[in-house]
Amino acid sequence: MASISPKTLTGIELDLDDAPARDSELFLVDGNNLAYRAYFALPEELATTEGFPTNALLGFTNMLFKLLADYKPKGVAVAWDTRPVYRHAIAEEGDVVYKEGRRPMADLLAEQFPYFRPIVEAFGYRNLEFEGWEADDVIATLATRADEAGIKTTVVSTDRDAFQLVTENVALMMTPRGVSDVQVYTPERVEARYGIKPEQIPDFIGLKGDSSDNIPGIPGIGDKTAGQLIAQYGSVDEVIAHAGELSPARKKNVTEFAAQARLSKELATMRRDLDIDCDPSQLVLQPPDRSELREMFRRFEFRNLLNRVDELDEAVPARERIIAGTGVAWREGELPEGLTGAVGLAIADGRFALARDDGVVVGAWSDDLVGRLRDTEIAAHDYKSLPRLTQLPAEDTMIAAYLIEPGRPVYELDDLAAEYGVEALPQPEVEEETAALIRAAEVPRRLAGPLRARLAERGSEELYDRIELPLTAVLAAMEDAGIKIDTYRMGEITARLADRVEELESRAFELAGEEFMLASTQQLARILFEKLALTPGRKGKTGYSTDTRVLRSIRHEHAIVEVVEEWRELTKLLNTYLGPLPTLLGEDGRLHTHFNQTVAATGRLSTSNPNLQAIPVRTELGREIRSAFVAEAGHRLVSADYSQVELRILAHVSGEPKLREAFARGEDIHAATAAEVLGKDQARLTKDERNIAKMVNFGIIYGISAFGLSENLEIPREEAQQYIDAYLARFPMVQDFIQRTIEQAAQDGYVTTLFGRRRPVPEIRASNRQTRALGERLAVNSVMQGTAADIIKVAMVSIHKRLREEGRASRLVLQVHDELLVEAPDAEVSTVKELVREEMCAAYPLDPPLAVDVGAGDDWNEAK
DNA sequence: GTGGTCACG
DNA sequence: ACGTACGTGACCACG
Repeated sequence: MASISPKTLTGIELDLDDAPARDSELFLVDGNNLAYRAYFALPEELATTEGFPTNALLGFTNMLFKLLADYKPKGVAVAWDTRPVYRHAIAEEGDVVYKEGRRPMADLLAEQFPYFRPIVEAFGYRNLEFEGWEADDVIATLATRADEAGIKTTVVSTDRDAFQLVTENVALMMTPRGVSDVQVYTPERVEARYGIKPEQIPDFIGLKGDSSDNIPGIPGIGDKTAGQLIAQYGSVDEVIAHAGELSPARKKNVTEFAAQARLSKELATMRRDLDIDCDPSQLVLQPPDRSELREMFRRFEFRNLLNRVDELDEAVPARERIIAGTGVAWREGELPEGLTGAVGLAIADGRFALARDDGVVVGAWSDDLVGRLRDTEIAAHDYKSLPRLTQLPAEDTMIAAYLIEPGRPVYELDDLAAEYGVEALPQPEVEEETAALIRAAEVPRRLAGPLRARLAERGSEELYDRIELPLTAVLAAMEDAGIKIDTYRMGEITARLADRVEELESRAFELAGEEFMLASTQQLARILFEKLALTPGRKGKTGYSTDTRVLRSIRHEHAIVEVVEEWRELTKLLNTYLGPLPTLLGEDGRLHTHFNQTVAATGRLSTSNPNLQAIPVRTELGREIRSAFVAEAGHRLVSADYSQVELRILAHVSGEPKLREAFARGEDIHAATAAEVLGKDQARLTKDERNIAKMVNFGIIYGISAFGLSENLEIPREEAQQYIDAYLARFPMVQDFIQRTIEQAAQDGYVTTLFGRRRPVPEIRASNRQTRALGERLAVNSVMQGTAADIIKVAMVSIHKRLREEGRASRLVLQVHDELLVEAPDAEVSTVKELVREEMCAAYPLDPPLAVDVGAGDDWNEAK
């Protein structure tokens, strides 16, 4: 539905602000039109955690919300077509042509269609349906009646027919881009844009036609000519009558297609006289109970809207909200002695709030109160952020919410409370800080049950109770332990690198013939590809890429390239690690990284401030930095890492015997893969051949694509495809597994790990091919990456437990996805090495079995 | 705030 | 005719 740019007609930008809509008492919305508009304006991946698509519902709801919040009308009515929603499929067959319908309704929209009307009702708006009539005719009739009754009205539609409804009393609101910004037309604005009056719109369309409505018009007459002709002669009939005054070619067309033009005008004329029983002045909003709307927003996970429901009260005051159990009784007091049973707990700014059935107690917190909580089951939001307690959390609503919806950016307690309808308002009211503390204790107490119920429904309750909750305490202990840094060694390296970086900078400026910002990719690209005319590689959004691969490929062309490469490596290490690390040390001289348990959608942990999971290891210099991570005097670091854990998981879940046997024989898996695929003896493989197999193996884990493999191996895509085909032919059960996983994910909208961790993959149902392909890769990868994450978490919990039970001083200090680092007193090193290996291998009875490499040393580098 | 780059698995 | 390997966090320049 290409709209005409105002510029092309008038040469000036029309101001189509929404002021004319502001005094409207009534809004008449074309429901089908808005639903379609919303569907095509928003990405199809928008879906609930259950995988139910919501893009059209969200766009539609946003518009309805905006109408009420921004314009505060007395009434809103949404008109619907009464033909079956699948009529578009019929239209394809050709004998009947309906509005809008050129293709069948997309499946994802059809799924959402039953919910538009209930949403309208939840707002307190009216749905209008009159058997046998389409929405636009209903709207035309009601707009006409409203006009006659002097009711200020705004029609909401993107259908250009609707321009003819515009009068002094009736404005037209259009949504040219998506559904967010609006343009509002008055008679003057219609005239300014088209040069004609609203009532001449049918004549205008009669001449020019409207392809989106299957109205033919007259060939060769477009927007501009139609506007001029109607402005000059007034109507289709008058244009035909004066055809003789037109240019010969135009005259011929107008004469020849006169009948078609008259018919087109009729098609474009809305029916304004339907015999329907509806008085616009009766379409008044009733003061609604907003709980229905909240329920709807929760159901479709419209979090932003949910948080903004109160804004609607400014337009139409809601009936007083009486939600059972909302008010929370509370008092100031001491932390009770001899506490037992379940409590909600929050601690902040030196104060605690403790929530029980009989209300909340707020008081001053000090660490010596820990003992009083000893026998209680604690429900908290982000237990790890509390001062250290002695027991495991019984409930952690942040973790539970993460397991239900792992893709979410943050897990704000207030958001969850609103979504699950367990909002807690302290009675009587208090200042916000205290109220927040009370909510932070009471909401987890109330929220834990519903969250747990959902986890149980999904088969994720064991994951929660047996792995994630105990892990919370393990991670807390690891954060407290921290890792020792050899600051002298760090300082040495820093000084050396800083000198070298200065040298490299001068050298680079010399070779470039000018000074520039080496860190600016734009400036560097200008120097390399314009000034020095080196061979440019790939292009990004802002210009030529200067990444590692591009630099490597032009290394031989100019001496400056190697200088830049070394400068990049050094400044990266300097800026990211060597510089900031000393400032991040705790009072104990150790580095206490933060372990994030609710960030990675696959179930992995992440670390931050600093990100110890990205400490260098692949270059000599990186390993040097790693060697500054040391054990306390009299201790050693024990490093244990899973060997090829993701490929072993692949072998297990696919059941592929060739992979399982290769692992069982203890073979080098990349070499074994190469030998199998190439039909060669392992001993006779070249390095390249093994490397190709290694990259193919990575590719399988990532959800392989010929393009990705070809990029990585820097080979043609056809060749990459051949490797993939050969691999899948040799490992047919892997191929089956990939296919099964994708089909299951498309059906369910999510994938599940061996331990019941669920990841929604709404992308897999997108109609966009690229998005869908991404969904397929996510589905396959998440099974393996997620299961690997589950396994090492199990191992962490059991290692921590055993170290405690056996009374050892050794402690876990770091996790790096497939590696664990333990700091052990010298006397415990050999025992702990075996203990760690045992627990890591026993975490899950995989077939092939899990394998672990263990080492010990004075520093991290040596331990590996 | 975004994109480019690069550290890790 | 397109643009893609999976998952993170951190830094820098730039608008």
